[in-house]
Amino acid sequence: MSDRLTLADRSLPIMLLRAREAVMKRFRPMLKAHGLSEQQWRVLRVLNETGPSEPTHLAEACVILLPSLTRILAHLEAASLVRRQKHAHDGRRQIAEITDKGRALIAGIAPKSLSIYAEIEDEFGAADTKALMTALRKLAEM
Amino acid sequence: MSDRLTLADRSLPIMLLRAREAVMKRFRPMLKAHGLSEQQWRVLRVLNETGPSEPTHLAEACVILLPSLTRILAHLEAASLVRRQKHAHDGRRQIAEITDKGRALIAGIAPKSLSIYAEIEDEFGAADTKALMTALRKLAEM
DNA sequence: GTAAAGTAATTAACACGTTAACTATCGTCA
DNA sequence: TGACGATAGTTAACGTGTTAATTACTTTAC
Repeated sequence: MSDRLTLADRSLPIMLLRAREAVMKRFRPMLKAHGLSEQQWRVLRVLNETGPSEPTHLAEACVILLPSLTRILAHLEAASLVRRQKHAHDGRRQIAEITDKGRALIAGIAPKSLSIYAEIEDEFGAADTKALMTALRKLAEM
Repeated sequence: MSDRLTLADRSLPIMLLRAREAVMKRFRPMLKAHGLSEQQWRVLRVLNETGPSEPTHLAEACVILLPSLTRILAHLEAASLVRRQKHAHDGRRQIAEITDKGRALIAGIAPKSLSIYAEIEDEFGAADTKALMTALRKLAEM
């Protein structure tokens, strides 16, 4: 029975990837219109929501490896969307913070972003979406 | 209530990413031991299972964009794991095929791969895994 | 039968993913 | 206090993701 399915249909990692693609496909046009990569968008949203953060924390929150985040923050800083300063009491650390320009950008995108997300939740079903999120959280914490 | 969760915990794309990371974390050591990237592994498995395929079909099956696949196939061919030949009746197309060496590599990895997958399915629960896969298929087809 | 539109694959350019090595700073403990 | 190990972040090297442009070939329509 499971033999009637292709490899992709039986593989959890591939299905997670495929599902993610289906979701992101809807957000990409919006991001492209604002010149943001998917990762830059994640970083800005987290900074906007949780306030000034250290890169290590940010990397964990955004599911981005630290070497990638180093480059992403450099790009965001060059675009004046993010500002970085050294930690007061620990010279190894730094603190990244969203700028007003960054905040304005996120604020401009937010309505469209929310409506796309609502559309997905509506099509997929509110209860099913909630159940899926719960399952994903459980899987992620294994 | 949803306000008590971080952005990552509310975002479907991020949770899909995080869940995928949790799963792949278990496969990575095995892949690294055999010198394969995650993507190369996907391509080899699909070729091994479905037989000779055209890149366009392969790209769809592996959830890899065609430009990436072009490079991946070049690497696999250089490692003698894959062989390519031109399509008989259409000069634009080509057909990629796994070699005996490629088959042997996949065969050597398969037992470990299956046991890792079984371990995940066992921890997560067989019924929950099945339900999750069904939800992911539905989401991917939206 | 040829020009135009379409299709399969590649190339190019830049951003990110991944691992390892490296730098700078901090904490600890003898 | 000063060598040692740990930690935060960066750099390096290479592979992949993503979009656009390009090449080679086929099909369609006139």
